[in-house]
Amino acid sequence: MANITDVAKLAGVSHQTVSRVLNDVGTVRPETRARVDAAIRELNYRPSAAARALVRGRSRTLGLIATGAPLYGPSSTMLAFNEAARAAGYRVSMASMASVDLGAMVDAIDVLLGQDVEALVVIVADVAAFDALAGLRVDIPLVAAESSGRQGLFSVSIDQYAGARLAVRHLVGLGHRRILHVAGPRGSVDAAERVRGWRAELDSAGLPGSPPVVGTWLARSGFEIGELLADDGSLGKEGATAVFCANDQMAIGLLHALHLAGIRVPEDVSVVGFDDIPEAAHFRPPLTTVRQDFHDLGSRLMATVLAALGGGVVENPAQTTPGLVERASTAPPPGYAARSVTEP
Amino acid sequence: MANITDVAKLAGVSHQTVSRVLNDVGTVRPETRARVDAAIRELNYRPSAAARALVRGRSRTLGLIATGAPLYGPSSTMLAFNEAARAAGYRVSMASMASVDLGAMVDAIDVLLGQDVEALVVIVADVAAFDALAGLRVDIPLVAAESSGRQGLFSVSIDQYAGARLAVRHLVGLGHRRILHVAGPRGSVDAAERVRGWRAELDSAGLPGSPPVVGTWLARSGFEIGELLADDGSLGKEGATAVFCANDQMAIGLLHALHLAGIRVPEDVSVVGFDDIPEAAHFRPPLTTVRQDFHDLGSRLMATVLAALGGGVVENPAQTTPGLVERASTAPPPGYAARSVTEP
DNA sequence: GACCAAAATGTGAGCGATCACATTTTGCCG
DNA sequence: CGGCAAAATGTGATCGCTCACATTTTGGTC
Repeated sequence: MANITDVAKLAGVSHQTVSRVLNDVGTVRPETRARVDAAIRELNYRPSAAARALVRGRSRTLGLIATGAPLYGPSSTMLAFNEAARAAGYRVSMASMASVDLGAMVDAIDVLLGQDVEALVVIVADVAAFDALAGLRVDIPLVAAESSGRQGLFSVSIDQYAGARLAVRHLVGLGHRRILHVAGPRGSVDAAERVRGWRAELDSAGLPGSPPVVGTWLARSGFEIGELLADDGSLGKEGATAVFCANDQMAIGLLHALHLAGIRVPEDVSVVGFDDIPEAAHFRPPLTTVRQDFHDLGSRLMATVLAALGGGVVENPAQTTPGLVERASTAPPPGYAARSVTEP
Repeated sequence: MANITDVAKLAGVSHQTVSRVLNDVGTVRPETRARVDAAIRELNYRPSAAARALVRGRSRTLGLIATGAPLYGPSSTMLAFNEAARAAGYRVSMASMASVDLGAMVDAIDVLLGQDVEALVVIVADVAAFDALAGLRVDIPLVAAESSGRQGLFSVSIDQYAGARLAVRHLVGLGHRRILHVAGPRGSVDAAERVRGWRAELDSAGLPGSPPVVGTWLARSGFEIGELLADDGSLGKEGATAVFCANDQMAIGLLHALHLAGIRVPEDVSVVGFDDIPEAAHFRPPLTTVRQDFHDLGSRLMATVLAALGGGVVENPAQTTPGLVERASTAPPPGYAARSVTEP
């Protein structure tokens, strides 16, 4: 590989002049610059990022921590963030892991930290991630896509709590009075926020709650929970008339189980999801859900990284509110329309 | 940030001894090692990756190029590859982009190349990626997840062609004689392979082909194509009795459209997907599809990178064959069972 | 206890860039 | 055409580490 001296020699200038051309600083006569450019092209020269990072003391690299299965939300956020980072002149070094246990997390963060990353970005907020980070002495900014408002952490989020309230309020507005929740896994900050929002909305409507059923985010788990609920009579007559699922994947699993159990959606039971994955509009029935703008989240993550790096004040938390998308999976509970007419 | 000299000073040894401890080479007395370790911990010292890369001449970093929407297959492969890379002691620098135009691709590759990556890994094989790479003088190994057998490129793949034949053979075996194909977008190497497999299987069964309908991989596009096909009479009586979709997402869109058009699946039309995303088992009806092991693909990508880097001979192409997963979306064509009984 | 190989540790150069500063050229003016 | 500031270019140190090699300790033997 050619280095800056080779280029300088070929162009008949000093290495410093080459550096000036590379970084576009100082004054270089046009014809000199042309000679240097030609030499660069001829040698297929690229400045060494390592040497630059060493002397500049900054790597222009960000560490991205992603956990769990390849779900739509995290993946979208990751891609959007990556693009935003590149646009801002930063590289992104990724550390993903299937499991979210503390050991794997510590390892992954260690690798990133050993890489001179200037900031760490956590995409899937899991308490294990924060535990791991708390155990390490990290002296670079930490930016997370989460909404619980932790200490010493820049966070950017879509308001999961508000989104959950929106979903439940929609069901309440339709007349549902017993609304179950299929939650995301323990440890997930977002899942916890959605549970909190569901509870809060039930409370404010004076409706009874019951413990959320915990799932894994995956369709299979929604299916199994659906079988269970249909089987033990929690749903349908005498049971709940609506289910708020913490994500769309679990909702499709639930829909499947309800169909097999002969429970009609939305006639017997209404179902609401969360995320609005691209497939949600094509579920049977099309799923009412809470839309999150993951692309925007990714961009805002990067903006926050820049602000944190710049040492500027970052308005925290920077949150946006998701919106409800009404589709065919929700309707008034059985017999409700009649009742609302007879007693206005 | 502390450097190696600070550690040496605190431990009362030379910087070289610290280096020996860090890299676990040479001989260091246990008590000396302990003093050094203590100093490292006290100063929260981490060796500078930049300095190491500079002096060693290798960055231990791989460049990952991912394009397009956050689909299940690419995301899974990416995560699996990332984990495998970290396990092998490599870091992964990611460059993703929403669009696959040549300009964006060239930019992205340029950024990675400027980062001393030791190899380039292309996850979503798109011709634009290869065009961009061809235009650049890249002198590091190039590993792609694709199966077309290009020159000067290490490739690892799941045999898309074989998978497509499997899907179509299944339909043919059920008795279908007119089988449409909803293909992935132009430019996608995998999509092209699936088209090729579909054609080949039709040919070998002596069945008539028709041009594939081109989609975008997304559910919405499957839905629109489904509306079109249902509307123009391509499906159902007098039309085709089966559709092979190039991925599961388009299949769910298609199922939705067929349902709205009053076409029953599998009674009137059979549908086969590709990928076996976790939701496919919970479509209505559950989708017959071709399962790909993306986790394995990711691991094999990394194995190939290591082989390429080691200069060793890499058996090329390293392919695995996907498997068919039969579910309720496929059945014999209308009236077929009767016919097969009357004329055995 | 002198000797000596093996073990342990130290010294200085150099990776490839940037930075701070020194030096040479250039162009303009009187 | 000499003088002189501005423009253009060059020189050497430095970032933090590893490498090659030099030097000092150590422990066992006669």
